[in-house]
Amino acid sequence: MQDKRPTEAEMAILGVLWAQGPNTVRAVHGVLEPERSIGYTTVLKLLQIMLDKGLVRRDTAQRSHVYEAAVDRTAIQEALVGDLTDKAFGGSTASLVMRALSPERASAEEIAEVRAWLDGLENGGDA
Amino acid sequence: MQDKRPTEAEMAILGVLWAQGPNTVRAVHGVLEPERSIGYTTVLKLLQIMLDKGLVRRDTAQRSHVYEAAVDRTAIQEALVGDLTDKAFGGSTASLVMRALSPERASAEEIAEVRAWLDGLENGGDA
DNA sequence: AGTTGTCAACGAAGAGTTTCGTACTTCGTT
DNA sequence: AACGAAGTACGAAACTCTTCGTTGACAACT
Repeated sequence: MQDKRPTEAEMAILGVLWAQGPNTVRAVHGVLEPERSIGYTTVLKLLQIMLDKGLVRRDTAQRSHVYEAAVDRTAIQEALVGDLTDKAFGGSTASLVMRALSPERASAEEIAEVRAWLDGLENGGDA
Repeated sequence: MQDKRPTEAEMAILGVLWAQGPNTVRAVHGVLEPERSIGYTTVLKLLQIMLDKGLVRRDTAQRSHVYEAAVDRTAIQEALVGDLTDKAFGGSTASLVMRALSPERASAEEIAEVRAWLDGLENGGDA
């Protein structure tokens, strides 16, 4: 099973799979190598470990196995944000958000985006 | 020097030092032990490592050394949030914030708090 | 002076992460 | 059939993080 909370390298791979959908090892490596200079077998090994942990699934029908993310992006993001909230912000989500949105870190556009989203929340009411 | 980004155990200790000010090893251990059941020498060792990394300072005038945080809480929080933004949200602060504030994670009070803070930002204008 | 308690220092073990090299397999080309 | 390219599997090394046991110093008390 998977205990949530992918490591840093695992997140990089999940990022590719979430963005591009199912991919072969070679394709994932192709995306990661330029920005991270990582070996092909390293990516392969990581994917095998992630398979073990249940973070990815794979289709071995072809010689080149095709991997796809087996965890929900939103769920992982929530777990990671929750973690950081507890570890560094005493459990206060509001503190974390204010720190994230401090004008040194966030652009005016991003702040406006959040603002608009909050307005939508109020009206829509959510599910 | 320090390369920013304390580990999990280090953050727990920094949390104590930030909240309570300078403290002896025994005092830090006293706070942490109940919630984390950690040995005294473990805390000591951690503090020594953190001293090496420049995360804390210490006063050795007395037999019981007194440690204090040597890094700014806000700066660390920003570094950690920035990290998570890059690793899990494709660099989009707005995405992170929306995930953090999703009504499943954040209370209505926290959302209201952020909203009020955003209103203040708009008027105050900031630097 | 001897005993007991408190403390810092050190070393080392165990777990988890990341990284590849090497070996073996499979397929297509010659 | 032999060769080379492309793949997977495996094992192990190097790191980091966390944890604690042990040792030796110092102090306080009797």
